[in-house]
Amino acid sequence: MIKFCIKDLVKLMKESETRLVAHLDINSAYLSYMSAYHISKGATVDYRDICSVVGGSENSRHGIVLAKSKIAKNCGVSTGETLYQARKKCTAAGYELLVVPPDYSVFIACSNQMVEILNRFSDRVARFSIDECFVDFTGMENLYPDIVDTLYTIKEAIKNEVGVTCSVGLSSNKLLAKMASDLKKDGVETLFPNEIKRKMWPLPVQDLFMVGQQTLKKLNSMGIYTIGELARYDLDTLKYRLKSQGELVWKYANGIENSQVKKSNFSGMKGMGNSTTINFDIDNKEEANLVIMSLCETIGMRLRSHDSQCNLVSLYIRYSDFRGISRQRKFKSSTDITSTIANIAFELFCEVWDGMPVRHLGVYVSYLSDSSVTQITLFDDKDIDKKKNIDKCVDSLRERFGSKSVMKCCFLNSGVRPISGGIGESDYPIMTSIL
DNA sequence: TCTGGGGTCCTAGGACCC
DNA sequence: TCTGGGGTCCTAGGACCC
Repeated sequence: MIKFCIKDLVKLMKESETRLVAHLDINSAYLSYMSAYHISKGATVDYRDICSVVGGSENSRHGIVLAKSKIAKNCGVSTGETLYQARKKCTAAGYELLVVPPDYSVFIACSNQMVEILNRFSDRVARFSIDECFVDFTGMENLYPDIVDTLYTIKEAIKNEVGVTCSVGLSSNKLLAKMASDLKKDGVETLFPNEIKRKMWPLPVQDLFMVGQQTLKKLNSMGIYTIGELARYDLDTLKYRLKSQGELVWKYANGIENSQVKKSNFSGMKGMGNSTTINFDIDNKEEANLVIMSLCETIGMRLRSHDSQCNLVSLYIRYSDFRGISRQRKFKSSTDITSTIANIAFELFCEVWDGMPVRHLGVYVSYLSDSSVTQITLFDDKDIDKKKNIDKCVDSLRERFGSKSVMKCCFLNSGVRPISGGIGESDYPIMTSIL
């Protein structure tokens, strides 16, 4: 068994040594994006230089920290905590906290700009999230004899054109490149296999990609505190205690990972969802139905814009006490009809709702397939073509006159937005935890 | 004045069939 | 009537990422 693992390891390392992959990560992305944007509009203060965070509106119950400045970080502010807590920490440290509201269209525009710049240097660019990209430079040694120098050039271009700084990592696979970019803020750092022992193994194990809170607890209970300790731990024991996650993090700790830098596109998508924290707690089915419909409007439009249909609808409810439950339903024939998806989601709601106040609702569709082929079953309703035509008509009106041009009349004076969520951008970056 | 939103994958248990 | 095991599909929930 051990023999096999070492053999495997050596083989994988040899394979990976021939590749050259960079990872770019925008420094405090949301804050940098908003700052660059406001400066371009004439603002005189740079949010990055003061005690500030990007965060949602507390009145509409979206009050958490999405990104923080260096000073805010030094006050102890962390991403994901409430603005209330963040403000308290900053006040205690003698600062007044500035809260900048997020603008997702700005984030998307900046992210697209970064991808455009990278495309000038390589034809293999993969957006990993709204602020991270992988670039494959394998086989381009003649074009870029000094790759580190090239990466500094790219950094400079991003700074000049987007107005933000980034950290860059370089290695022979995506995992190591990503770990490398974490090593030096606003710099270019390498982490090749022969540097793992020196640069990565001394780091705390929670710094490893895919080691979250739960995994950290288990690893700590086994006496593992650094990435090096994990790398040298017995694989069979890890597999037994942490199942597949154990094998994954052990491989990562040893720098083993060999996925390709692929352009993320819609065809690879497994599902899509839309969820919202409602401004008020919902205590009746009628209002729940409105929110579900507004969520499904976006999902339906996204499905149709990608000529896709779904075969499973799931509904997620978060109660005001933060309990979460979900129900899902698979059906015989796939659909992209907004009202059909919304009806199923509402049925699920009625089946599972226990009458307690609801804070958050989410709808997620999956088992996606190409909508050019539709399987009709005996039990399909007769109005299928009519419904498809209505959706088509509404889509084209919204495309021409804006998303607010057409809405269902039940939303009038309801206090619920007729379309909820979604960025309305066809090139929406796909975010995932999978390399 | 408490705690966002959008993804992917894994696991365990139950139903059902042979 | 009772018992067993294997395979597949479905479902709910959990873990991770940004």
